[in-house]
Amino acid sequence: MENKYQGDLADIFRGSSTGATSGGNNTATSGESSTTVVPVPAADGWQFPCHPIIYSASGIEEPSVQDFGDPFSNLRDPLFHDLDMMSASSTLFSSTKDNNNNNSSNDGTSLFGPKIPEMKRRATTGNIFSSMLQISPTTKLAMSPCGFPMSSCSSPNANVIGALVANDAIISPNSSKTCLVENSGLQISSPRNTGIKRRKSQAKKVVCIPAPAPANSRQGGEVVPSDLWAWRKYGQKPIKGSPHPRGYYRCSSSKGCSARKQVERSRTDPNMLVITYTSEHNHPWPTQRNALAGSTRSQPNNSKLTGTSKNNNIIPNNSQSQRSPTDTSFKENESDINDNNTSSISVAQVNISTYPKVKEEVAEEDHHHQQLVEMRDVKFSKDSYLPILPDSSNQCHDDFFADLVELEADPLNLLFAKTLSGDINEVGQKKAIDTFSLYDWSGNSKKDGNTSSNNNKGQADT
DNA sequence: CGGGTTTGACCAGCGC
DNA sequence: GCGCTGGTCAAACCCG
Repeated sequence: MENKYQGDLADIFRGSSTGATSGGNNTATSGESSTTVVPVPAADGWQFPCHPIIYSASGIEEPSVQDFGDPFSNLRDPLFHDLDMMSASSTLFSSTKDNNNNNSSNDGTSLFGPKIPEMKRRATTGNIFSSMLQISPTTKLAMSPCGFPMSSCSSPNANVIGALVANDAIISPNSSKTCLVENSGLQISSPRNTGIKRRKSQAKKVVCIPAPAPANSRQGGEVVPSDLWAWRKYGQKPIKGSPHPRGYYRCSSSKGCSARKQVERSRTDPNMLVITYTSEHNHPWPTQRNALAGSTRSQPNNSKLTGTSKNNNIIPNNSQSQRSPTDTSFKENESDINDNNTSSISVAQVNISTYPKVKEEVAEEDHHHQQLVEMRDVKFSKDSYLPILPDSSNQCHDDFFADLVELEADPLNLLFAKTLSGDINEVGQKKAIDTFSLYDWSGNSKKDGNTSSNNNKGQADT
């Protein structure tokens, strides 16, 4: 079966990219690089906003087998398509007038390069988005006025959202400005890899997301949002200059998989998690996370982790009535929702100023190619952050997801199938809810509904 | 028992 | 060349 989704955060962000924040987007692009801020709920309850959906300039992309090994592969085509959204509302485009752009009046600062006109050409919405950014591994950072490294801020007046730096990635949910940042010499470890020097150029993708409240995280660690891969923690180190240790994870879905990720809290904003993906998965998505090796460990202290456990799923208050009784993926979480209704964080309560920024950093051996990778056309309603799929999506995935139907036990498949094949208007919200449940913050790659055992394990040295 | 996490040690890249 | 730093290993331990 073909599948293009890698299941990592990037995919999730790609799929969820929208946002809707009514407020307009917050995307900054400079030349070949860009950063995008994705609106999400507040840190305490943030969940991956929606399902992984691949869009391309021509609509939804067909997954391809070869993409299994390239988590970033599907970041390319959607570039212009996705930029449509952000151009509509982004003030960053102001300098590049476009026919369709009618709300990009701002301070006149534009961070976008020559591609913007094309990007804006199809601007039709004012919603939000996520994006990936390919960043040069050697580009030096400059410090932005807000204290963050920035090399791409074309102007101090750049209308961006605030930034927060962790590893070179910048996002700032709270700041009023965001600065484009390029990576200052990515150093990716490829340990004991005879062919590739450690900390040398290697594909790297940095995802910044709101983190659960520090109080909810395990000591010295992070409450890592689970994605569709199974990750095994293999190390943790304190990082100089950061009060928060960095956790090292590798993919445990497949023995030979070299995919890794690093998770740490931002040193500048503990409410943000910086997840750095390196290497690639060399295998398809696990059909069942539950079946993943070692992914079933439960979290004994789940009940204590009000804000970060599985109950931390963001369920819009008004969404439950919209769920379908036949929605199995919902049912899996229904009890939790009921039991924790009062503690569930309503999207409406979410501080929409909290945005994750997603960057993709790709280091190339001989040249540094920076480009905005993509933004998604999935839109969130202003009030609920629930995805509103573009019309083109309504008709495209029956075939693609037909194969998934066979995997009945896979809630993910159910989720996707339901999400992309049905009447979005009618079930869009409940599907989004299911997705929230799927990307369990506390799961840390654990089985759905479970939370990381780290939460009840203290860390002696941190 | 098989999978996870924890944590000290080891190793290599990088800057001086 | 040396020291610092970051990334990984691997033994010990935990958990279901």
